[in-house]
Amino acid sequence: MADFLTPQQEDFSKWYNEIVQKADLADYSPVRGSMVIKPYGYTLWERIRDELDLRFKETGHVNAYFPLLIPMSFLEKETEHVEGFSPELAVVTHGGGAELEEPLVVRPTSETIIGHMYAKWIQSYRDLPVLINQWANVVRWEMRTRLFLRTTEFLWQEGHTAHATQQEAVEETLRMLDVYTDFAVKEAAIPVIQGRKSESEKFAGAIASYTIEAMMKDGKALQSGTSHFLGQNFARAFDIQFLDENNEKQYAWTTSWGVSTRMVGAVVMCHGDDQGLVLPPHLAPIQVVIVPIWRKDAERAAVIEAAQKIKTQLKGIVRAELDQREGLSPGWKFNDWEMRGVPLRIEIGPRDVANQSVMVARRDIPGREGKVQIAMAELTACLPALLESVQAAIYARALAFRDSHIIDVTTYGELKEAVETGFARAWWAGGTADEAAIKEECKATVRCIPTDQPGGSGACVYTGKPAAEVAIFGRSY
RNA sequence: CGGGGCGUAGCGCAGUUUGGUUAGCGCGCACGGUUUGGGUCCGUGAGGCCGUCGGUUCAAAUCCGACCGCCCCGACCA
Repeated sequence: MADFLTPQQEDFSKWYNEIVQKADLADYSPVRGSMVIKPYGYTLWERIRDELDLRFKETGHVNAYFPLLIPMSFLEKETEHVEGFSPELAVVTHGGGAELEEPLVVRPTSETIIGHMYAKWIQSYRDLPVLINQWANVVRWEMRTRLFLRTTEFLWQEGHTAHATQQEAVEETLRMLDVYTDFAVKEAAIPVIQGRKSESEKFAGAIASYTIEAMMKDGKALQSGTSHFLGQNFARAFDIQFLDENNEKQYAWTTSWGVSTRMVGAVVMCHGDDQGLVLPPHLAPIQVVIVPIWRKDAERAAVIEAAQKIKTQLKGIVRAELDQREGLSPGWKFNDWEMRGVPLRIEIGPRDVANQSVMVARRDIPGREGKVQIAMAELTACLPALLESVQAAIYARALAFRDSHIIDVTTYGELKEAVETGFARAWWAGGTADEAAIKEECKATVRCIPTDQPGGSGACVYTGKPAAEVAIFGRSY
Protein backbone atom coordinates (compact mmCIF):
# COMPACT_ATOMS: atom_id res chain seq x y z
CA MET A 1 0.00 0.00 0.00
CA ALA A 2 0.90 3.61 -0.38
CA ASP A 3 3.51 3.45 -3.04
CA PHE A 4 1.88 6.74 -3.91
CA LEU A 5 4.37 8.61 -1.81
CA THR A 6 8.12 8.34 -1.86
CA PRO A 7 9.04 6.93 1.57
CA GLN A 8 10.67 9.42 3.91
CA GLN A 9 13.66 7.16 4.38
CA GLU A 10 14.31 7.04 0.68
CA ASP A 11 14.24 10.76 -0.03
CA PHE A 12 12.80 13.08 2.57
CA SER A 13 12.91 16.08 0.34
CA LYS A 14 11.01 14.30 -2.39
CA TRP A 15 8.50 13.00 0.13
CA TYR A 16 7.89 16.57 1.28
CA ASN A 17 7.35 17.97 -2.19
CA GLU A 18 5.00 15.15 -3.09
CA ILE A 19 2.92 15.30 0.02
CA VAL A 20 2.44 19.04 -0.13
CA GLN A 21 0.96 18.65 -3.57
CA LYS A 22 -0.87 15.36 -3.10
CA ALA A 23 -2.50 16.44 0.13
CA ASP A 24 -3.73 19.54 -1.68
CA LEU A 25 -1.88 21.99 0.50
CA ALA A 26 -0.24 23.96 -2.28
CA ASP A 27 0.79 24.01 -5.89
CA TYR A 28 3.57 25.67 -7.83
CA SER A 29 2.62 28.96 -9.42
CA PRO A 30 3.89 30.11 -12.81
CA VAL A 31 6.35 32.46 -11.13
CA ARG A 32 9.52 30.84 -9.92
CA GLY A 33 9.67 30.45 -6.19
CA SER A 34 6.10 31.38 -5.46
CA MET A 35 3.22 29.09 -4.69
CA VAL A 36 -0.53 28.89 -4.64
CA ILE A 37 -1.89 27.90 -1.26
CA LYS A 38 -4.85 25.68 -2.00
CA PRO A 39 -8.05 25.70 0.07
CA TYR A 40 -7.02 22.76 2.27
CA GLY A 41 -3.60 24.26 2.96
CA TYR A 42 -5.11 27.67 3.47
CA THR A 43 -7.64 26.37 5.97
CA LEU A 44 -4.76 24.87 7.91
CA TRP A 45 -3.07 28.26 7.83
CA GLU A 46 -6.30 29.88 8.99
CA ARG A 47 -6.34 27.56 11.98
CA ILE A 48 -2.76 28.53 12.80
CA ARG A 49 -3.66 32.17 12.31
CA ASP A 50 -6.74 32.00 14.51
CA GLU A 51 -4.91 30.33 17.37
CA LEU A 52 -2.08 32.83 17.24
CA ASP A 53 -4.39 35.79 16.83
CA LEU A 54 -6.35 34.73 19.88
CA ARG A 55 -3.14 34.72 21.89
CA PHE A 56 -2.08 38.11 20.55
CA LYS A 57 -5.38 39.60 21.60
CA GLU A 58 -5.09 37.97 25.02
CA THR A 59 -1.73 39.63 25.51
CA GLY A 60 -3.13 43.02 24.67
CA HIS A 61 -2.30 43.42 21.01
CA VAL A 62 -4.48 44.83 18.25
CA ASN A 63 -4.34 44.27 14.53
CA ALA A 64 -3.73 46.90 11.89
CA TYR A 65 -2.57 46.94 8.31
CA PHE A 66 0.41 48.74 6.85
CA PRO A 67 0.99 49.06 3.12
CA LEU A 68 2.87 46.70 0.85
CA LEU A 69 5.01 49.35 -0.81
CA ILE A 70 7.73 51.09 1.10
CA PRO A 71 9.97 53.93 -0.11
CA MET A 72 13.43 52.59 -0.81
CA SER A 73 14.96 55.29 1.36
CA PHE A 74 13.20 53.89 4.45
CA LEU A 75 15.12 50.66 4.22
CA GLU A 76 18.35 52.59 4.05
CA LYS A 77 17.81 54.37 7.35
CA GLU A 78 18.97 51.46 9.46
CA THR A 79 22.40 50.35 8.29
CA GLU A 80 22.36 46.74 9.40
CA HIS A 81 18.79 46.34 8.28
CA VAL A 82 19.43 47.42 4.71
CA GLU A 83 22.59 45.35 4.52
CA GLY A 84 20.66 42.32 5.64
CA PHE A 85 17.77 42.77 3.26
CA SER A 86 19.03 44.51 0.14
CA PRO A 87 20.01 41.31 -1.69
CA GLU A 88 16.50 39.98 -1.45
CA LEU A 89 14.42 43.04 -2.22
CA ALA A 90 11.89 43.22 -4.99
CA VAL A 91 11.90 46.81 -6.22
CA VAL A 92 9.15 48.63 -8.07
CA THR A 93 10.60 51.18 -10.46
CA HIS A 94 7.62 51.98 -12.63
CA GLY A 95 4.06 52.97 -11.94
CA GLY A 96 1.32 54.38 -14.09
CA GLY A 97 3.45 53.92 -17.15
CA ALA A 98 6.24 56.17 -15.94
CA GLU A 99 9.46 55.66 -14.05
CA LEU A 100 9.07 56.51 -10.37
CA GLU A 101 11.10 59.27 -8.84
CA GLU A 102 11.94 57.06 -5.90
CA PRO A 103 11.88 53.29 -6.24
CA LEU A 104 9.51 51.45 -3.92
CA VAL A 105 10.35 48.17 -2.34
CA VAL A 106 7.83 45.42 -1.80
CA ARG A 107 8.05 44.90 1.96
CA PRO A 108 10.39 42.14 3.04
CA THR A 109 9.21 43.03 6.57
CA SER A 110 7.67 46.21 7.91
CA GLU A 111 9.92 47.60 10.64
CA THR A 112 10.70 50.65 8.56
CA ILE A 113 7.28 51.79 7.49
CA ILE A 114 5.88 51.01 10.90
CA GLY A 115 8.76 52.86 12.53
CA HIS A 116 7.93 55.84 10.36
CA MET A 117 4.31 55.78 11.46
CA TYR A 118 5.15 55.21 15.10
CA ALA A 119 7.31 58.32 15.05
CA LYS A 120 4.19 60.22 14.08
CA TRP A 121 1.88 58.54 16.55
CA ILE A 122 4.06 58.49 19.62
CA GLN A 123 4.52 61.80 21.44
CA SER A 124 4.23 61.03 25.10
CA TYR A 125 4.93 58.20 27.49
CA ARG A 126 1.14 58.11 27.77
CA ASP A 127 1.03 56.85 24.18
CA LEU A 128 3.05 53.80 25.16
CA PRO A 129 3.17 50.94 24.86
CA VAL A 130 2.02 50.53 21.28
CA LEU A 131 1.15 46.91 20.69
CA ILE A 132 0.24 46.30 17.06
CA ASN A 133 0.26 43.19 14.97
CA GLN A 134 -0.41 42.80 11.29
CA TRP A 135 -1.29 39.81 9.13
CA ALA A 136 0.31 40.34 5.77
CA ASN A 137 2.24 39.00 2.84
CA VAL A 138 5.90 39.84 2.35
CA VAL A 139 8.34 39.29 -0.48
CA ARG A 140 11.94 38.18 -0.23
CA TRP A 141 13.79 37.31 -3.39
CA GLU A 142 15.35 34.08 -2.22
CA MET A 143 17.89 32.19 -4.25
CA ARG A 144 16.41 28.84 -3.53
CA THR A 145 12.84 28.19 -2.60
CA ARG A 146 10.73 25.34 -1.24
CA LEU A 147 6.99 25.13 -0.81
CA PHE A 148 6.00 26.74 2.51
CA LEU A 149 9.54 26.64 3.89
CA ARG A 150 10.92 29.40 1.76
CA THR A 151 8.91 31.04 -0.96
CA THR A 152 9.43 34.37 -2.64
CA GLU A 153 6.14 35.60 -1.26
CA PHE A 154 4.82 34.29 2.01
CA LEU A 155 2.12 35.04 4.54
CA TRP A 156 2.89 35.84 8.12
CA GLN A 157 2.09 37.99 11.04
CA GLU A 158 4.48 40.62 12.25
CA GLY A 159 4.04 42.16 15.64
CA HIS A 160 5.61 45.56 16.19
CA THR A 161 5.64 47.11 19.60
CA ALA A 162 7.08 50.24 21.15
CA HIS A 163 7.79 50.71 24.83
CA ALA A 164 8.99 53.35 27.24
CA THR A 165 11.70 51.28 28.83
CA GLN A 166 14.23 48.70 27.84
CA GLN A 167 12.92 46.31 30.44
CA GLU A 168 9.38 46.47 29.11
CA ALA A 169 10.57 45.83 25.57
CA VAL A 170 12.71 42.89 26.63
CA GLU A 171 9.77 41.49 28.57
CA GLU A 172 7.57 41.85 25.50
CA THR A 173 10.12 40.10 23.32
CA LEU A 174 10.26 37.15 25.67
CA ARG A 175 6.52 37.15 26.31
CA MET A 176 5.85 36.68 22.60
CA LEU A 177 8.47 33.99 22.39
CA ASP A 178 6.50 32.22 25.12
CA VAL A 179 3.32 32.74 23.15
CA TYR A 180 4.93 31.07 20.15
CA THR A 181 6.19 28.23 22.29
CA ASP A 182 2.77 27.74 23.80
CA PHE A 183 1.18 27.70 20.36
CA ALA A 184 3.72 25.26 18.93
CA VAL A 185 3.42 22.84 21.82
CA LYS A 186 -0.31 23.00 22.52
CA GLU A 187 -1.77 23.51 19.07
CA ALA A 188 0.78 22.30 16.55
CA ALA A 189 2.00 19.53 18.86
CA ILE A 190 5.54 20.45 17.93
CA PRO A 191 8.13 20.41 20.68
CA VAL A 192 10.41 23.41 20.30
CA ILE A 193 13.61 24.61 21.81
CA GLN A 194 13.40 28.21 22.75
CA GLY A 195 16.49 30.28 22.85
CA ARG A 196 18.58 33.18 21.69
CA LYS A 197 20.09 33.44 18.24
CA SER A 198 23.83 33.74 17.84
CA GLU A 199 25.28 36.97 16.51
CA SER A 200 25.50 35.66 12.97
CA GLU A 201 21.94 34.31 12.89
CA LYS A 202 20.39 37.43 14.37
CA PHE A 203 17.79 39.56 12.59
CA ALA A 204 19.31 42.45 10.64
CA GLY A 205 18.95 45.45 12.90
CA ALA A 206 18.12 43.67 16.15
CA ILE A 207 20.02 43.80 19.44
CA ALA A 208 18.95 40.24 20.19
CA SER A 209 16.87 37.67 18.34
CA TYR A 210 15.04 34.80 19.94
CA THR A 211 13.70 31.73 18.25
CA ILE A 212 11.74 28.57 18.62
CA GLU A 213 13.56 25.75 16.87
CA ALA A 214 11.78 22.57 15.90
CA MET A 215 13.24 19.30 14.72
CA MET A 216 11.89 17.78 11.55
CA LYS A 217 11.71 14.04 10.94
CA ASP A 218 14.95 14.11 9.00
CA GLY A 219 16.73 15.57 12.01
CA LYS A 220 17.06 19.03 10.54
CA ALA A 221 16.09 22.18 12.38
CA LEU A 222 13.36 24.54 11.33
CA GLN A 223 13.19 28.01 12.79
CA SER A 224 9.48 28.23 13.41
CA GLY A 225 9.06 31.63 14.98
CA THR A 226 11.23 34.57 15.98
CA SER A 227 11.02 37.46 18.38
CA HIS A 228 13.41 40.37 18.24
CA PHE A 229 14.49 42.94 20.76
CA LEU A 230 15.33 45.90 18.57
CA GLY A 231 16.63 48.18 21.32
CA GLN A 232 16.51 51.78 20.20
CA ASN A 233 17.96 51.05 16.75
CA PHE A 234 14.80 51.65 14.79
CA ALA A 235 13.66 54.39 17.16
CA ARG A 236 16.85 56.30 16.34
CA ALA A 237 16.61 55.56 12.63
CA PHE A 238 12.99 56.71 12.46
CA ASP A 239 13.03 59.21 15.28
CA ILE A 240 10.47 57.53 17.49
CA GLN A 241 10.73 59.83 20.51
CA PHE A 242 8.45 60.57 23.40
CA LEU A 243 8.41 62.88 26.40
CA ASP A 244 8.72 60.98 29.65
CA GLU A 245 7.23 61.88 33.03
CA ASN A 246 10.05 64.34 33.58
CA ASN A 247 9.37 66.10 30.30
CA GLU A 248 12.56 64.68 28.83
CA LYS A 249 12.86 63.30 25.31
CA GLN A 250 13.53 59.59 25.10
CA TYR A 251 13.85 57.15 22.28
CA ALA A 252 11.32 54.35 22.41
CA TRP A 253 12.35 50.70 22.72
CA THR A 254 10.88 48.47 20.08
CA THR A 255 10.33 44.80 19.36
CA SER A 256 9.15 42.73 16.45
CA TRP A 257 8.10 39.11 16.17
CA GLY A 258 6.75 36.84 13.49
CA VAL A 259 5.43 33.46 12.52
CA SER A 260 4.91 32.60 8.88
CA THR A 261 3.32 30.04 6.58
CA ARG A 262 6.54 28.13 7.18
CA MET A 263 4.69 26.80 10.22
CA VAL A 264 2.62 24.73 7.80
CA GLY A 265 5.84 23.10 6.61
CA ALA A 266 6.80 22.46 10.22
CA VAL A 267 3.53 20.64 10.86
CA VAL A 268 4.01 18.57 7.71
CA MET A 269 7.60 17.58 8.45
CA CYS A 270 7.21 17.07 12.16
CA HIS A 271 4.27 14.68 12.07
CA GLY A 272 3.85 13.34 8.54
CA ASP A 273 4.55 9.73 7.67
CA ASP A 274 4.73 7.51 4.61
CA GLN A 275 0.94 7.44 4.34
CA GLY A 276 0.72 11.19 4.19
CA LEU A 277 0.02 14.08 6.51
CA VAL A 278 -0.67 13.63 10.18
CA LEU A 279 -2.39 16.76 11.37
CA PRO A 280 -2.68 17.76 15.00
CA PRO A 281 -6.41 17.73 15.82
CA HIS A 282 -6.30 21.30 17.11
CA LEU A 283 -5.22 22.58 13.71
CA ALA A 284 -6.76 20.04 11.36
CA PRO A 285 -9.24 21.65 8.95
CA ILE A 286 -11.26 18.46 9.19
CA GLN A 287 -10.95 16.62 12.50
CA VAL A 288 -13.29 13.75 11.76
CA VAL A 289 -14.26 12.37 8.40
CA ILE A 290 -17.24 10.10 8.03
CA VAL A 291 -16.91 7.44 5.34
CA PRO A 292 -20.17 5.66 4.54
CA ILE A 293 -19.99 2.07 3.32
CA TRP A 294 -22.68 0.11 1.54
CA ARG A 295 -23.10 -2.81 -0.80
CA LYS A 296 -26.54 -2.51 -2.28
CA ASP A 297 -28.72 0.44 -3.03
CA ALA A 298 -31.08 -0.75 -0.34
CA GLU A 299 -28.33 -0.35 2.25
CA ARG A 300 -27.20 2.94 0.86
CA ALA A 301 -30.13 5.01 2.04
CA ALA A 302 -29.95 3.77 5.63
CA VAL A 303 -26.19 4.24 5.84
CA ILE A 304 -26.24 7.74 4.38
CA GLU A 305 -29.07 8.71 6.64
CA ALA A 306 -27.22 7.48 9.71
CA ALA A 307 -24.02 9.17 8.54
CA GLN A 308 -25.81 12.45 8.03
CA LYS A 309 -27.38 12.18 11.42
CA ILE A 310 -23.94 11.73 12.95
CA LYS A 311 -22.63 14.72 11.10
CA THR A 312 -25.49 16.83 12.39
CA GLN A 313 -24.94 15.49 15.88
CA LEU A 314 -21.28 16.50 15.77
CA LYS A 315 -21.91 20.01 14.55
CA GLY A 316 -20.33 22.51 16.89
CA ILE A 317 -18.52 19.76 18.76
CA VAL A 318 -15.88 18.68 16.26
CA ARG A 319 -15.10 19.71 12.71
CA ALA A 320 -16.63 16.80 10.81
CA GLU A 321 -17.10 16.08 7.12
CA LEU A 322 -19.14 13.41 5.40
CA ASP A 323 -17.51 11.89 2.33
CA GLN A 324 -20.47 11.30 0.01
CA ARG A 325 -18.41 10.96 -3.17
CA GLU A 326 -19.86 8.32 -5.47
CA GLY A 327 -17.98 5.58 -7.22
CA LEU A 328 -14.99 5.52 -4.90
CA SER A 329 -14.43 2.47 -2.77
CA PRO A 330 -14.20 2.88 1.00
CA GLY A 331 -10.59 1.70 0.87
CA TRP A 332 -9.77 4.37 -1.61
CA LYS A 333 -11.35 7.00 0.60
CA PHE A 334 -9.51 5.73 3.67
CA ASN A 335 -6.21 6.21 1.93
CA ASP A 336 -7.27 9.54 0.56
CA TRP A 337 -8.13 10.96 3.98
CA GLU A 338 -5.02 9.49 5.48
CA MET A 339 -3.01 11.36 2.87
CA ARG A 340 -4.74 14.52 4.04
CA GLY A 341 -3.93 13.76 7.64
CA VAL A 342 -7.44 13.80 9.09
CA PRO A 343 -7.01 12.70 12.73
CA LEU A 344 -10.10 10.51 13.05
CA ARG A 345 -12.15 8.56 10.55
CA ILE A 346 -15.60 7.20 11.22
CA GLU A 347 -16.46 4.12 9.17
CA ILE A 348 -20.15 3.40 9.00
CA GLY A 349 -21.71 0.50 7.11
CA PRO A 350 -24.89 -1.60 7.24
CA ARG A 351 -23.56 -3.72 10.11
CA ASP A 352 -22.86 -0.57 12.13
CA VAL A 353 -26.26 0.89 11.42
CA ALA A 354 -27.75 -2.35 12.68
CA ASN A 355 -25.74 -2.16 15.93
CA GLN A 356 -26.12 1.56 16.28
CA SER A 357 -22.35 1.87 16.45
CA VAL A 358 -19.44 2.90 14.22
CA MET A 359 -15.77 2.10 13.79
CA VAL A 360 -13.46 4.98 14.58
CA ALA A 361 -9.93 4.85 13.20
CA ARG A 362 -7.05 6.99 14.43
CA ARG A 363 -4.69 8.46 11.87
CA ASP A 364 -1.73 8.25 14.23
CA ILE A 365 -2.11 4.51 14.79
CA PRO A 366 -2.27 2.60 11.50
CA GLY A 367 -4.33 -0.48 10.83
CA ARG A 368 -6.57 -2.42 13.17
CA GLU A 369 -4.83 -1.26 16.34
CA GLY A 370 -6.05 2.24 15.71
CA LYS A 371 -9.68 1.24 15.38
CA VAL A 372 -12.28 1.22 18.09
CA GLN A 373 -15.97 0.56 18.00
CA ILE A 374 -18.07 3.32 19.48
CA ALA A 375 -21.82 3.44 19.98
CA MET A 376 -23.46 6.22 18.01
CA ALA A 377 -24.95 7.63 21.16
CA GLU A 378 -21.49 7.95 22.68
CA LEU A 379 -19.87 9.80 19.79
CA THR A 380 -20.42 13.35 20.94
CA ALA A 381 -18.91 12.47 24.28
CA CYS A 382 -16.07 10.29 23.00
CA LEU A 383 -14.77 12.12 19.97
CA PRO A 384 -13.46 15.27 21.66
CA ALA A 385 -11.58 13.11 24.15
CA LEU A 386 -10.27 10.90 21.39
CA LEU A 387 -9.06 13.95 19.49
CA GLU A 388 -7.25 15.14 22.59
CA SER A 389 -5.70 11.74 22.91
CA VAL A 390 -4.44 11.92 19.31
CA GLN A 391 -3.15 15.44 19.95
CA ALA A 392 -1.26 14.24 23.03
CA ALA A 393 0.03 11.13 21.31
CA ILE A 394 1.55 12.89 18.34
CA TYR A 395 3.14 15.45 20.61
CA ALA A 396 4.61 12.71 22.75
CA ARG A 397 5.89 10.94 19.68
CA ALA A 398 7.47 14.09 18.30
CA LEU A 399 9.02 14.86 21.67
CA ALA A 400 10.46 11.37 22.03
CA PHE A 401 11.84 11.55 18.52
CA ARG A 402 13.43 14.91 19.11
CA ASP A 403 14.92 14.04 22.46
CA SER A 404 16.41 10.85 21.12
CA HIS A 405 18.04 12.88 18.35
CA ILE A 406 19.69 15.45 20.58
CA ILE A 407 23.12 14.34 21.64
CA ASP A 408 25.21 15.99 24.33
CA VAL A 409 28.72 16.26 22.98
CA THR A 410 32.00 17.41 24.41
CA THR A 411 34.31 17.09 21.42
CA TYR A 412 34.16 18.59 17.98
CA GLY A 413 34.31 15.13 16.44
CA GLU A 414 31.19 14.12 18.32
CA LEU A 415 29.46 17.32 17.27
CA LYS A 416 30.21 16.61 13.65
CA GLU A 417 28.72 13.16 13.97
CA ALA A 418 25.68 14.26 15.94
CA VAL A 419 24.53 16.80 13.37
CA GLU A 420 24.40 14.05 10.77
CA THR A 421 21.26 12.71 12.42
CA GLY A 422 19.94 15.45 14.69
CA PHE A 423 21.03 18.15 17.07
CA ALA A 424 24.18 18.42 19.12
CA ARG A 425 24.16 20.18 22.47
CA ALA A 426 27.47 21.48 23.71
CA TRP A 427 29.22 24.10 25.79
CA TRP A 428 29.85 27.07 23.58
CA ALA A 429 32.00 30.15 23.87
CA GLY A 430 32.86 30.62 20.23
CA GLY A 431 32.45 33.72 18.11
CA THR A 432 31.10 34.44 14.66
CA ALA A 433 34.28 33.23 12.97
CA ASP A 434 34.20 29.93 14.86
CA GLU A 435 30.58 29.45 13.90
CA ALA A 436 31.39 30.12 10.27
CA ALA A 437 34.17 27.54 10.38
CA ILE A 438 31.83 24.95 11.87
CA LYS A 439 29.25 25.72 9.25
CA GLU A 440 31.84 25.27 6.52
CA GLU A 441 32.92 21.89 7.85
CA CYS A 442 29.70 20.38 9.22
CA LYS A 443 26.96 22.32 7.40
CA ALA A 444 25.61 22.97 10.87
CA THR A 445 25.00 26.21 12.71
CA VAL A 446 24.17 27.32 16.20
CA ARG A 447 20.40 26.97 16.13
CA CYS A 448 20.07 28.75 19.43
CA ILE A 449 21.41 29.22 22.89
CA PRO A 450 18.53 27.65 24.77
CA THR A 451 16.62 29.55 27.43
CA ASP A 452 16.87 26.40 29.52
CA GLN A 453 20.49 26.21 30.61
CA PRO A 454 21.97 23.44 32.69
CA GLY A 455 23.91 25.90 34.84
CA GLY A 456 27.58 25.61 35.74
CA SER A 457 30.23 25.81 33.06
CA GLY A 458 32.36 23.73 30.77
CA ALA A 459 34.91 23.82 28.00
CA CYS A 460 33.73 25.17 24.66
CA VAL A 461 33.28 22.31 22.21
CA TYR A 462 35.17 24.18 19.50
CA THR A 463 37.57 26.62 21.11
CA GLY A 464 38.15 24.87 24.40
CA LYS A 465 37.68 28.20 26.18
CA PRO A 466 35.62 28.27 29.36
CA ALA A 467 31.95 28.50 28.47
CA ALA A 468 29.00 29.50 30.62
CA GLU A 469 26.32 28.45 28.18
CA VAL A 470 25.36 25.47 26.08
CA ALA A 471 24.24 25.85 22.49
CA ILE A 472 22.21 23.66 20.15
CA PHE A 473 23.86 22.86 16.83
CA GLY A 474 22.09 21.44 13.84
CA ARG A 475 21.60 21.54 10.14
CA SER A 476 18.70 23.69 9.20
CA TYR A 477 16.17 24.49 6.54
C1' C B 1 25.55 32.05 -9.46
C1' G B 2 28.08 26.83 -9.53
C1' G B 3 26.92 21.37 -10.03
C1' G B 4 23.09 17.70 -11.47
C1' G B 5 18.37 16.37 -13.66
C1' C B 6 14.13 17.26 -16.60
C1' G B 7 10.63 19.71 -20.39
C1' U B 8 6.04 14.57 -25.08
C1' A B 9 -2.34 14.60 -23.12
C1' G B 10 -4.53 17.18 -16.58
C1' C B 11 -0.56 14.00 -13.83
C1' G B 12 3.42 10.23 -14.20
C1' C B 13 6.24 8.38 -18.05
C1' A B 14 7.97 5.44 -22.82
C1' G B 15 9.69 6.68 -27.59
C1' U B 16 15.29 10.32 -28.85
C1' U B 17 21.09 6.27 -28.75
C1' U B 18 20.30 4.22 -34.75
C1' G B 19 15.50 10.44 -38.21
C1' G B 20 10.82 7.21 -41.77
C1' U B 21 3.22 6.03 -42.26
C1' U B 22 -1.73 8.13 -38.25
C1' A B 23 3.33 9.63 -31.43
C1' G B 24 2.19 5.50 -27.45
C1' C B 25 1.35 3.54 -22.23
C1' G B 26 -0.47 3.96 -17.02
C1' C B 27 -3.33 7.02 -13.92
C1' G B 28 -6.92 10.69 -14.03
C1' C B 29 -11.24 12.82 -16.74
C1' A B 30 -16.51 12.06 -19.44
C1' C B 31 -20.50 8.49 -20.48
C1' G B 32 -22.77 3.49 -19.57
C1' G B 33 -22.81 -0.70 -16.67
C1' U B 34 -20.69 -3.33 -12.45
C1' U B 35 -18.86 -2.75 -7.64
C1' U B 36 -17.99 -0.68 -2.58
C1' G B 37 -15.78 -3.23 5.40
C1' G B 38 -8.24 -0.98 3.15
C1' G B 39 -6.45 2.28 -3.34
C1' U B 40 -13.17 -2.48 -7.71
C1' C B 41 -13.83 -4.35 -12.67
C1' C B 42 -15.49 -4.04 -17.93
C1' G B 43 -16.74 -1.22 -22.19
C1' U B 44 -16.91 3.38 -24.97
C1' G B 45 -14.91 8.24 -25.53
C1' A B 46 -12.58 13.16 -25.22
C1' G B 47 -7.92 15.04 -24.78
C1' G B 48 -1.03 16.56 -28.12
C1' C B 49 1.85 23.34 -32.23
C1' C B 50 6.59 16.45 -28.52
C1' G B 51 9.13 23.90 -23.96
C1' U B 52 10.42 28.13 -27.78
C1' C B 53 13.09 29.89 -31.98
C1' G B 54 16.39 28.78 -35.77
C1' G B 55 19.31 25.20 -38.68
C1' U B 56 20.49 20.25 -41.26
C1' U B 57 17.36 16.82 -44.31
C1' C B 58 13.14 14.32 -49.34
C1' A B 59 11.62 13.62 -44.10
C1' A B 60 12.80 15.94 -37.16
C1' A B 61 9.74 14.41 -30.75
C1' U B 62 14.39 12.10 -32.57
C1' C B 63 20.41 15.28 -35.25
C1' C B 64 22.86 20.48 -34.50
C1' G B 65 22.70 25.57 -32.26
C1' A B 66 20.61 29.26 -29.23
C1' C B 67 17.14 30.57 -25.79
C1' C B 68 13.28 29.87 -21.99
C1' G B 69 11.35 27.33 -17.85
C1' C B 70 11.02 23.96 -13.74
C1' C B 71 12.94 20.55 -9.98
C1' C B 72 17.10 18.68 -6.92
C1' C B 73 22.05 19.55 -4.45
C1' G B 74 25.29 23.86 -2.73
C1' A B 75 26.40 29.35 -1.48
C1' C B 76 22.01 33.30 1.05
C1' C B 77 17.51 33.31 4.27
C1' A B 78 11.26 33.43 8.11
